[in-house]
Amino acid sequence: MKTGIWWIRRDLRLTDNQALAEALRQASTVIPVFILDPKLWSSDFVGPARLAFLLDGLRTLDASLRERGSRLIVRQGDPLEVLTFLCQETQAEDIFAEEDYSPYARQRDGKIALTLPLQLVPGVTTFPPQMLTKAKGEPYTVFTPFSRMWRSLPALGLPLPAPEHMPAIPELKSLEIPTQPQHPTASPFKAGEQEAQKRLSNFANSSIFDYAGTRNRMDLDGTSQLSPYLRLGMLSARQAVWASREASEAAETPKDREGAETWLNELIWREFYATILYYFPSVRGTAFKADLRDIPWRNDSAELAAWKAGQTGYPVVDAAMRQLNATGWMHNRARMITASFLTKDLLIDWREGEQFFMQQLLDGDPASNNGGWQWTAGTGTDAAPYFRVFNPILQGRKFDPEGNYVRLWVPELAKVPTKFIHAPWEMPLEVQKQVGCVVGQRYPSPIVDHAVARKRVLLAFRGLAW
DNA sequence: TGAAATGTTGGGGCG
DNA sequence: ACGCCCCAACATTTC
Repeated sequence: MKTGIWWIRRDLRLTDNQALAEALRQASTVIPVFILDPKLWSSDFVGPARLAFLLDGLRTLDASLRERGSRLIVRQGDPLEVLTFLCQETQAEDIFAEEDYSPYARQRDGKIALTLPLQLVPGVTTFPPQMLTKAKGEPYTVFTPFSRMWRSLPALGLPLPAPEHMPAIPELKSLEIPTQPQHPTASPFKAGEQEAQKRLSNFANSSIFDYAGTRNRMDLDGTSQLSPYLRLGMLSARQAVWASREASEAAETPKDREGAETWLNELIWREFYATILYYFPSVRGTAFKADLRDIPWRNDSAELAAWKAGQTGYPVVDAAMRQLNATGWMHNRARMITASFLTKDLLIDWREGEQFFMQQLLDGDPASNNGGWQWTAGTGTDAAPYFRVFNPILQGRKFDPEGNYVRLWVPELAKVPTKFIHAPWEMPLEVQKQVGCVVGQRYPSPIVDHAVARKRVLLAFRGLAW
């Protein structure tokens, strides 16, 4: 009669949970434990939105466990201390957890494994980073060959079903899951595994087939919006990959198939960045490209504040930042546009953007977020070249053609004619008055002139890059 | 998963 | 009819 601890970190689910399955295989009593680690959940990289999403997720998980005869034990503190105490308290002989590859997690788990019986099981990614290398164990640093290798790997195992029953657990103290003050705007993301599964099957049965054509349209719901669930493991990477495979097989037209394959490609980007962070943990603080470590950032604090608040005077940028602040999520195309604007137009260090996104995003993941920021800044692996500067006006016209995305998130521009929606300062003054939006009063004038800013950033990068 | 600058081509207006 | 110019449309180069 062995007792084991199922230590839950970013795997808030009962389906396809390899750590839970391993615990149930080896132990007759399995105690589900979540530890609120202040180093993670009270840090500068987490804001109230993701914390609230986590706490809601814990509540949902606890409810699912109770339906199966168990419950969730929540404790707070340093994981090593908490687990040491718990092992003594419960006589647990093993701790089972899903391996997390972020630098902090690896250091934490390494230390714990020195004194406690910690068994790590894969699951954050479909394949562990050690499998995702070149023949000689060298990591890939370019996406395309990485994805080719990824697609050539042996078939993934099938996702595991949730256990029908969980063993009862002994009387144990558990922290009452704190209630976060309500997030300012009702977040469209309901926490929990059930919601994630519902969204996944909806997506994989219909809009995945239009994904290739609509995924960049900020005014449409063309993306899966599953990232928050993947972030906390309310959905496993393997479940997502299987859904894309099944959709690809069910595809009736080349277009449908392309949609499913394009979405799978995005999942492979996630694995790529997880692997990059595993092999190059220094990217969390430093440019991957050594020759781009001395960019003369301007770091103007007023401009940074305007960017954060969605008050730059560029409608697409402002819509995106306000969407982020209100919902904890931002459309992927908008992430690229806002990141390009911060790093290129404002010449503000990508680390400022990385940190703000980590604070605000429900899906804020150290690997993907860092990868995305370094990609845009041009400092990362397989990154966009430094001279690739997004034009926020053209991007708006292309990917929000009617301006509906702007109108939704920047209501003061709601009545601006489509012709001017992405460059409202070009409206004749009479029109500005007519639509109740005088630029410089109700809505800010652009804080930089894009054409001027573009020349400035090219000058700043020149000489640094090759 | 860019955009601007520069180059080329060809149709049409016009003397 | 012919040559010249203009410029839109597209292609290529450059950042």
